[in-house]
Amino acid sequence: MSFMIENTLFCGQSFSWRHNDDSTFSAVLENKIHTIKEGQREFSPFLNSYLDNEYNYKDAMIEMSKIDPILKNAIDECGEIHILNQDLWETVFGFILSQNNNIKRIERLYDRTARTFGTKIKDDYYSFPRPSQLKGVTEKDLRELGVGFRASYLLDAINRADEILSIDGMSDDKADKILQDTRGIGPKVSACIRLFGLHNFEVFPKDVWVKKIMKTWFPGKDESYFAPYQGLAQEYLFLYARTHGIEDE
DNA sequence: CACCAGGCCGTGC
DNA sequence: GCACGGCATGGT
Repeated sequence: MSFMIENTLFCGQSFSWRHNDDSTFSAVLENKIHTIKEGQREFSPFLNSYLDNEYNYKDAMIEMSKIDPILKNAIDECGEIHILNQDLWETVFGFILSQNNNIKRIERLYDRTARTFGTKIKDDYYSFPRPSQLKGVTEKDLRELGVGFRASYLLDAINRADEILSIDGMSDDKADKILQDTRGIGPKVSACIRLFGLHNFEVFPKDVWVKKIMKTWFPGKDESYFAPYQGLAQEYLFLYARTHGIEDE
């Protein structure tokens, strides 16, 4: 089973990628435009690291398939999906935007943030702004992007950016505490940041979908059932449920 | 018109 | 500690 790039880039862990007309995918990462397509095997050193190609996902899929038959179904259907190595700051901002929101609108707000405060790379490709580029931004500026009540949360994250970015390398507990000290970051957003921004694989974000999944498909169980692959399991179940529905068997 | 979206905050008990 | 309503915006 080969690496499924589209499933990996568009399963809700990243808001940076767009579909192009020629069925390739593009994103601005580290001030450069990156374009890849399904089936591609050779990548730049940066993308190899970003796509987490060194980790043995095939073994993880085999081990996870032994844990539970429903999880095995999800893996068989979704194929090999990776947990990206994303920039921590971009993950923080993206998942603050995510609360009580839908993925289409999160992507649009994320893109609008880059166009408004980021650096133009070429044509309509903009890098996502670093915290230093957001210094001096007001709550009103943020509201004009359309982020709504999340504006004050984003402002707090911008003001605390140095401390937030210092969580890289800390224990998961300490990272969680510092993150949840930020306004607008609760248990779920913190979990997403630790899984997708810090690559802590044993974190299991519980959004409305995953809560429903656990209740209907895994009654009486919690995330420890999927150990030590909680994070990956969560991605599979999330993607599977969203493409497939939850109510059917 | 309602209700929902990768939730969190403040209040009240 | 848990339950509840409010919150900006856009889609169905």
